[in-house]
Order: sequence, then C-alpha cells, then structure tokens
Amino acid sequence: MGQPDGADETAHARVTSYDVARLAGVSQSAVSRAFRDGASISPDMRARIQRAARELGYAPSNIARALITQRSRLIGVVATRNTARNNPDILFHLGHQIQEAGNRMLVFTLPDTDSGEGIPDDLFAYHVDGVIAATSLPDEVLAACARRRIPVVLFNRTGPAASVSCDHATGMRDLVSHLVRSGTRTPAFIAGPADAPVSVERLNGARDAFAAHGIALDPVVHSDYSHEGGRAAAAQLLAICRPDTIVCANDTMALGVIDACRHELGLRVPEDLGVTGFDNISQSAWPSYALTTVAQPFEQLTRTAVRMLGELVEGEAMPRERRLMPARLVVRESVVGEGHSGPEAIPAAAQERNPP
Amino acid sequence: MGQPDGADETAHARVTSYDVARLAGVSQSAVSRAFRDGASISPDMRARIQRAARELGYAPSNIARALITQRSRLIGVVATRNTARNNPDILFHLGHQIQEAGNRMLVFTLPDTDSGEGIPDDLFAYHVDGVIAATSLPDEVLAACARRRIPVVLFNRTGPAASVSCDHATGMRDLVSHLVRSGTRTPAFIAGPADAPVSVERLNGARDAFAAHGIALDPVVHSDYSHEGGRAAAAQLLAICRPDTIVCANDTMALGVIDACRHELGLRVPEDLGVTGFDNISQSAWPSYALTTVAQPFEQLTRTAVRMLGELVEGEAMPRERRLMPARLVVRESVVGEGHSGPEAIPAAAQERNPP
DNA sequence: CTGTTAGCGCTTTCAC
DNA sequence: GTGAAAGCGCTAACAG
Repeated sequence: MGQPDGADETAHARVTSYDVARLAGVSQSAVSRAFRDGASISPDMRARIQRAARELGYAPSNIARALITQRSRLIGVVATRNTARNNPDILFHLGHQIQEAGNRMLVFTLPDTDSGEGIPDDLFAYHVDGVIAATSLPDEVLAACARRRIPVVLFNRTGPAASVSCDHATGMRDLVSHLVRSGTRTPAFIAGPADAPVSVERLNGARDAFAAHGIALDPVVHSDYSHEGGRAAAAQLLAICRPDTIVCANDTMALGVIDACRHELGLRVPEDLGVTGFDNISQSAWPSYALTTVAQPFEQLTRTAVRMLGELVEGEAMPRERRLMPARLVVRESVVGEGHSGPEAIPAAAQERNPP
Repeated sequence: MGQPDGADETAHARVTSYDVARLAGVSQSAVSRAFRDGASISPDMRARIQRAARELGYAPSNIARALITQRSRLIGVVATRNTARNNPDILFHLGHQIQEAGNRMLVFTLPDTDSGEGIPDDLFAYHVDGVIAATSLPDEVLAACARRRIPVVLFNRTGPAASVSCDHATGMRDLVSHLVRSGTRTPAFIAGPADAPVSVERLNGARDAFAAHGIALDPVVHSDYSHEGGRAAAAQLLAICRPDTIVCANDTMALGVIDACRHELGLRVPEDLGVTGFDNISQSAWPSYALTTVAQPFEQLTRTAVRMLGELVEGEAMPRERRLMPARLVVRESVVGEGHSGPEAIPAAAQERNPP
C-alpha cells in the first residue's frame, strides 16, 4: 500500500509535439524545428517552445521520427556469450561510443552455438541504421542486409562486408620473434574452437611465423577459449610431449595452462615451460600470472568500428573496406627472458620496464 | 528488372504490408492479422499472405507497430562500466532473457561518474516499455518514469521503484559465521566506493554479523572494486595493523589482496592471513586463488528482474515490490579451515618469503 | 521564418 | 472472417 509517493497520480498520456504547439501557441512544425539543430527558426521562438516543452515534460519521439526520417538512430550489435565473457569491455565500449555519435545500441545476443539465422527479421523490424557483428553472420543474413542497404561492420572477422579487425597475424609474428630470440625451439599451440575465425588467424599467424624461423609448431590442440579448457588441453598436451613453450590462442586459456602446470603438473612457469596468450585481458597483468601476451587495442577497435559504420551509413565509406589495427607485444614473465634459458633466468621485473 | 535472387542492384525501398497485400490480393489489415497470433483470420489466408511475404522478404516494422500499439518491445538497460567489467555476465544474461520474452535490450551505458541525469529523455524518445537499472538512478529520473507509467526495476539496489537484489546481508552473515568458526577474531574490511549501494550493504552486513559474535570489524578502508585497488588497500591496511582476515566487498579486490600479500608483502594466504570476496566470479575458482566467497546467483537475478519487469509492464505486479535472491557461501582455501588453529598461532612478522 | 498539408508503416474500430 | 478508413507522433514539402 503506502502513500502516493510524490509522483503525480494523473495518468499523463504521452505528451506530443501537438500539445507543446498548442501551449506555445505555434504550429507543430515549429516545435519540430525547435528540436532539430540547424533548422530555420528564430531564437526567440525556439526559446518559447523549449520553455513550453519543459513545462509539459515533452521529449520528441525517436520512434515517430524514425518512421518519417528513415533513420532510427539504432545500431544493432550482435554478440555471443563468448564476446561478453572473454572481452567484457567490448560491449561497454561499443555502447559508449555509439552513444557519443548520438545513436543507441540495440543488442542481439546469441548463444555460442546459434548461427544467427533468426536475427535478421528483428534487425529489420527495428529499422536499425547499421550493424556491428562480433559474431560470424551467415552469408544470407549479410546479403539480406545488403539488399536493404543496411551497412554492416564485421568485428574481428572478415566476410562479404566491411570489417575492423585486430592484426592478429602481425601480432603473432612479433610474439614468435620474441619467443625464438628467447630460445623457444619446440613450441606447441592451444587453439580455440576450430571454427572461430580469430583463433584460426592466430594459429596460422603463429605457424607461419615459426616456419619462417625453420621451426615447426606441433602439436596443435583445440579447446574452447576457457580457463578450464586451457587446463584440460595442457594436461592432454603434456601427457604426450614436452614442448618448451605453449602458445595459446587467447589469454584465458593461457592462464588455465599456467594453473595446470603449477597446481597439477608440478611444472614451473617459465622455468620449465613458457606460456603465452593473446588479448591482454586485465587478469594477465596480475602478478600471479604475469603473462606474456599480445594486446588487442580494444578501445581503438571499437571506436574504429563505430566510426566506420557511421561513415557507411552516411554513404562516405567503401562498403567492403577492411581496417586492421595493430596489436602490441606485451612482454611479462611467463616466458624466460631473451638470451637466457632454463632455471637460471633472471627475475624478470626488469622485462616490463619502459625504456626512458 | 529485379530477379528475386540476392545480388540485385535495384534499391529496394522498404517492403511494406501494403506491398504484401497487393501481391496476395488482400487488404492491408489482413496482412497485419497474418502476423499477429490470435487474430481472427482463416488459416488459408494466413498461409497465402505468409507466402507472399516471404517472396518479398517482408518483415513487419516494430517501429510503426510501436507507434500505434504504444508498445515498443524495447527494454532500456542502464549500466556503468563497472557493471560491464566486474560482472560481464549480467549484461549478457539480461539481453538473452529479454529476447526470450520477445523484447530487445536497448543499452544505456554511463561512465562510472555520470549520475544519469541525461538519459531519461532518450529513454522516452525510444518509448521503452520498461527499464532495468543496474545503476543508481537519481530520484527525479525515477519520478519522471513513474509519471509516464514506465515501470522500472532496480538491479541490486533499492529506491522508489521495484527491485531485485542479491541478499547481501544474509550472504555476509553466512560468510562471517564460517569465518568466526574458523577462528577469525580480528577482521578488517575493504569496501568499494563509499556511495556504491552494494558495497554499503555488504559492509553493514559484515559489521552487524561480526558484532553479533562480539567482534569488531576494524579498520574499514574504501577502494574502487578493482584488482589494483585491492592491492593498494591491502598495502595500506597492513602497514597500520595486522588483521587475521581481510573481508572484501567483492572478489576482484580480494584477488588483488591475495596478490599483494604473496608478491609484495611476503604474507602467505591463508596461513598468515585469510582473505574473502563476494560475487564468485569465475577467476575466484582458479587454483591460484581458491577464494572463499559468496556467490551471487547472477542468472537467477537477471531472470527475476526481466520477469518482474514483464509483469509490471502487464500491470500484474506491485510497483514497489522488492525481491531478494539468496546468496550462497562458497568455501575454498583462502581462509584456514574450521577447527584449525587460527593465524594467531603464527608470530606476526615471522614469514619472509619474497623480500622486495 | 512560419504554417499548412500529406504521409512514414502499421493497427484498429467499424461495417459488411 | 475480411476490408475501408482513421490515425499513432512526427517531419518534409511547399506556400506565404
């Protein structure tokens, strides 16, 4: 029960531009103009209308506006649970930057298994102005978007649409160079799901880079990007061979590998085995792990994706341009330092130090 | 002219119900009915219309529908970066469950500092049917929603609206009971930001629970929920006193405390010092930490929030009901086990493992 | 600069 | 069960 809590009990139906117009004694179009910048309206009238609007608590309806304008100011973002779990910042940054551009983020979450067949109808139902896909969308969905002139930016994957990706291959090459200089000769690889484009790129990047040094990357086992998956893969791998370094397709698995080594397999990292990751998630910097990895420039990636989509919506960009953002090697202590090897490696607090 | 297949260059304007009606040789209202369940329409006609629609690639417009129906099927979700970072699953689960109910999640991200004054206009602009707020919304915003009959569910906080929260107090009481049984006598607390409702509840819960055992919780220091913040707070705390257990307001800080102890302060956990968290994020289960904590039932919380909001939208629920979901104690190894002699047994400055 | 008119794509009475 | 007409709240084209 309780008292009516301060809020007005009268059932206000939605306040419309018409109501404001009446109160201000002007036409509806005047109200419309008062709420759009660059419309031709006298400052005087605008002020009067704004006052009336405030009095009534009026805010223009984007829904009605979308209907006539053919611009909803809605950006569809398609993501899977993996995206949310492994790179939580991505969704936040996307939302934030979409907002800064004056739009709103409409989220389409897919279970990791779902291929996304079902979403296009909903995408169209809400008249999204554009789509950012952090999931591999089926080609038919992409084609349907193209047919309706809805621009799509693929995030960290490629396909028949524009895309923004981290340059995984180059990042891997830098990492591998570092590893080889540090003495790695018998590397193994723990990949993500076999159909994850990002994992494939990283695996191929690593394999090619090692090959360029005359080193074979073997064995390669697949896992699921998770900590538990990394642990299991490490156990499986180390039961059949003894690599000097395990290169992982992402940080989360690498942390699982380190935990498996230390807590189950009785192996020291980095003395007995080097471990590397990819992403540079925040946990990798924690001193318990100090994971050597490759940083994805998340914020730059999302910013570029949002900007690119904006340009596409305005018709200012090529519909299939690919933008690659550089990755950055982050050397910490999960592999022995350069020129050293084995148990006598220097305590590597020195490694992460920035040159003056 | 236009072939029906994908690579058509003709700029298809939006396919409308009118187009479908013409192709099927029926009225627009028939098309409308064909796409709403429970409308009175013959199965025969529905089939014919669906076929025509498929041929044209027609999907009904939720935007236009919203205008007439006064139901946008849009749910606004307000979150800060903290939410995204510390509990990434929340956003995913919310999105997923909102979808299952046939709606879509429109995300409003706020910088951690922003109070959210600016968002209500946008909320109204998109005619959201309801709002889930994982941030403390100013009372005026809540009042504005109430005036417009837009139901709001507060997530893990209370205020003049319905709410769904984890029962932090009871969770803390269970944790404290466990700690006291395990020998804790001189606990300290690391809280989150002083104005974070969740942190306040957990702090008060801990303080009251310890008081019931005749134990004072002291000192209490505030930090920022982050790993780095936890590390810093631990250093600060242990410089001035030597508690036997540090209770943290969330897991992330607790992990920072553990890292600080082991890697900077030369203290063993749990032998020299017990550490506990709250949330049960995935990292807490990792063997490097094995953090004793209290699990928030994230999925249940989000599910309840979504369902409750649905009921509110349908007018089936009390507008200010509060639902509390039970937390669950998760005992791992970051505090000494029951029946073992507590940390008092160990001389304070005894251990020196990792000299700085 | 301002008002009038038409209509975005849909659902809804209301007749039939 | 089906169709005709009216209009959701707004902006765009055109007069004035």
